[in-house]
Amino acid sequence: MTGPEKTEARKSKILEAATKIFSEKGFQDATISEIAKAAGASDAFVYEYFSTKENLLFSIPREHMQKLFENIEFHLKLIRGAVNKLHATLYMQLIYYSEHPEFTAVLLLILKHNRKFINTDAHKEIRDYLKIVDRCLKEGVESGEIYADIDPYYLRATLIGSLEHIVINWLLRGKPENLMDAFEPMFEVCLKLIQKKPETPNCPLLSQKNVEQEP
Amino acid sequence: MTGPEKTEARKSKILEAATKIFSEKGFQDATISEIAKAAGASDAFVYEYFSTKENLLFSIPREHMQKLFENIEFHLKLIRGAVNKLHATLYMQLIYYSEHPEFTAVLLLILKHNRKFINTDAHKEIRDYLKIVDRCLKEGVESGEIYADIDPYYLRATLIGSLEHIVINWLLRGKPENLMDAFEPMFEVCLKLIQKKPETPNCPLLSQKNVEQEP
DNA sequence: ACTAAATAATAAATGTTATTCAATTATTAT
DNA sequence: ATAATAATTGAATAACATTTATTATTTAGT
Repeated sequence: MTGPEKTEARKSKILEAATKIFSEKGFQDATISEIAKAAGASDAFVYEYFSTKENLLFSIPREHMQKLFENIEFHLKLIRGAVNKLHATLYMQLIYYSEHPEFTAVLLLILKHNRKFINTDAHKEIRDYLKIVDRCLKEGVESGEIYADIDPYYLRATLIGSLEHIVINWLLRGKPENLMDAFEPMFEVCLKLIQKKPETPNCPLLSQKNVEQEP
Repeated sequence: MTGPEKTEARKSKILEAATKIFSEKGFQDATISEIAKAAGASDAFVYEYFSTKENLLFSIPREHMQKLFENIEFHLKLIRGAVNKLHATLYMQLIYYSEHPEFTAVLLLILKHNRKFINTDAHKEIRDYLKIVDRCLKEGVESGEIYADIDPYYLRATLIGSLEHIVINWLLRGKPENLMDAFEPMFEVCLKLIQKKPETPNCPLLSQKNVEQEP
């Protein structure tokens, strides 16, 4: 392994060690010494690549999100229908989470609620992912597959909010069962929410708001 | 103000200062000195009431959650119908969040994703609140108001997940609009999700699963 | 192959901040 | 008023992120 390659490998190794230790102990209780040791480097060497402990934390998602993003974009080209695309997108997201639980813990338990991180370049990849969901919803509304009478912002909030809530609970409970078991029931709930019933001319209640709610 | 009263008042003052400063800077960047100064006390005095900085953080929600819990329990006695009760419960939660944005930031941005906090006594009050939601859902399923064919866990995950997602986004975007503006559209989405359509004997599609999804 | 420059790597030094402790002031009870 | 107790704090300690100065290693020119 030559110079720059070795360097890249070492950098990756630090990022991996950081992911593992941050996910286990949280940002607070993880120390640079511990991470450096796990990566086989000295404390000071960590600072060659990452200006601060926080910058090290913020550097974790980039590569993951890019990989997930590209993977989803590739598969979506092969899928017809907005609801099917949405299904595939959320499924791939959940698969990725379930296969990378340490990264997921860092992302959902530490980063996603961090104001500083949100205003970082590194957060761009996460917004790119959300744009895919928005695109699917838009396509579905235009094609008539998905309800048009709800602000798409609330649709997306419900989809992403439910999914992340379930993943976060899974993480906090110590990942007892296979995360993928939750996917179909959850997506079924979401379908109820977003998907128009097929046209039924003799049954007008189906295609309009029809439920009165006493005040 | 006599001894023990003064003490309680000072303790509250520290908690308030901590809430404010934690919500502004995050746990990381807030210092005990800063909190002590804001509360008009010395650094060492903070440790009279709170054993560690983390314990101070964990002590913030108790009183808030108790107040919210009692308030909801009181009002629910006056309301008939599971969906109405759910509406009122989520509404009161959102009102509380919107009226106590600093506490809400501490709760939703710092505490809710903290493994140590989850295993703390202080977290009990939060579980009590969730039990109210569960009770409403159960009542609704039993009375036929709410779909019985979905695991209630996913219903609750969707309700709470959506609501918190919206509140977290509101916090992270700097609380630009009135949070309550989001409530009715959000609850409408949730109703689509949970509420059975009224019985329509001549329209069997309404009361059963009827949507085929191509594979 | 040899050396100068550049780069990689680290040990030790520094500064900040949570936490503890010993000392001081205020309050209460007798 | 005085002893006893509680409240309060300034100063000491320790852990840890970050910097600096120094040493080892690689690279490129001859």
